Amino acid sequence: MSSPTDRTTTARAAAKQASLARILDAGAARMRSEGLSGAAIGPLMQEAGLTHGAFYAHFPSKNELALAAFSHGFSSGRPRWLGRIRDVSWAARLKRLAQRYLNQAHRDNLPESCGFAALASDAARAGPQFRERYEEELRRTLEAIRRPFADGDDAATDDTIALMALCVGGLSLSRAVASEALSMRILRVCQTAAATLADAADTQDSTPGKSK
Amino acid sequence: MSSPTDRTTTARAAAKQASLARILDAGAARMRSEGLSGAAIGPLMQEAGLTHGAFYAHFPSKNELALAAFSHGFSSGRPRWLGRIRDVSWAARLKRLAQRYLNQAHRDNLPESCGFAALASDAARAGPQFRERYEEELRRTLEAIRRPFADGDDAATDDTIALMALCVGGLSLSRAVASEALSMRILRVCQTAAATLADAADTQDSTPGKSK
DNA sequence: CTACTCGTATGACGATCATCATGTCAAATT
DNA sequence: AATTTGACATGATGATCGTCATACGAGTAG
Repeated sequence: MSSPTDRTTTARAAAKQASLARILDAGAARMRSEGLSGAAIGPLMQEAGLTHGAFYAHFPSKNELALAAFSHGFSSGRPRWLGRIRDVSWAARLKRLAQRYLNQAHRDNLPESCGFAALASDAARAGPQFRERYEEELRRTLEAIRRPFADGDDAATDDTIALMALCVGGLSLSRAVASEALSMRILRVCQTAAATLADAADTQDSTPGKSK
Repeated sequence: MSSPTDRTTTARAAAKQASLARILDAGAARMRSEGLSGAAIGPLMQEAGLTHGAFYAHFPSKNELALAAFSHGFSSGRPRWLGRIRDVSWAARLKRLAQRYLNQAHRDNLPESCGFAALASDAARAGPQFRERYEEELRRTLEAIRRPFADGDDAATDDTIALMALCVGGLSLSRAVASEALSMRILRVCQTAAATLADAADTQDSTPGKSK
């Protein structure tokens, strides 16, 4: 380590960073579509344009990749999901997020979909390290949804938790089912339920100042 | 193949049936706690008191076991979950089911827990065969919840779908998270949300109107 | 120009897996 | 009593996996 500042200036460091980015992209996508242990290092590195041996120049173990790729998926996906805030009320924001989440396009795009839903069962079976990372990203998402509308409001956080549970469960069920008809029905019904929860949250909110 | 009727009367057939039952029990439990492909045949058969080779006297492949064990888990678990009907109203029934589902005991008992939640991510990645089985069991559960209260009612089925999505999502999130505090909060919040949905369903069933 | 650094490629290791061929022995049939 | 059946055990096969030792080669520093 000659100088810590030129890490991004040298050609070699830039090449390694590009490789790392490809590994993270491939890892995040494959783990969401094939599971934490279902995504193997060999095919993953091949997708990244490298061979399996090069993996250990970037991560000491597969578990470390799982942690990094999971967070990487949210770092790149969260801004796309939340978008710029232009909703007029708290209830409207919750409804809009449910619409963005519970639809056919998101359901069918497993590699780029929400990691909370795609890796929920895997996280339940994973070690405490991964679950801590899962919780960290979940808390960040809850904050990102709630903060612009109700900073530090516990009731609004509860609203968001319920909405996310409904969305994660609805998306998971719609994916687990075989027939297109039932799958679409699940998505539609959960959207309606999300609207019901959002309206109920609006009337119950102890701090109604920010909404409307 | 002398007589097809005495298959259950002979000592050998009874022994095989007992072995099959142990394999199904072990398979259903291990697949819920370790995943569809995470549960290996070797350890599974050892838990059933047999060796790995004996497996193929009962199932032609591991996939066939997955189908049978998944259904087996519901055949033995559904009566325990639904219990005898003694609720006075549709909303009360939905709330009671949410209470039975969204609690610490169910969360921590992964091997005997609800297969919909434990295998949701796995089903999304599985082939159409397993997803068809998943859908079949889901439809049976929806029917078993709804039928005693609203036979053939589409609105009641929608209520049940939304409740199950909320329950599956809430339980999955509570398992995927590291800290006990957040996990319990998720369960509590989702119980409250389930009650909100149940009340909204009650007012919607008898009197049309409100929001959609 | 020389020596060193280090990301990557190659190949191998042991472990684990699903699957199957073969042997064995008790129960069932004749 | 003799024969057949079939559930189960044993062991092997080939595939796949994570991990690592080693070697190469381009970039960097002196």
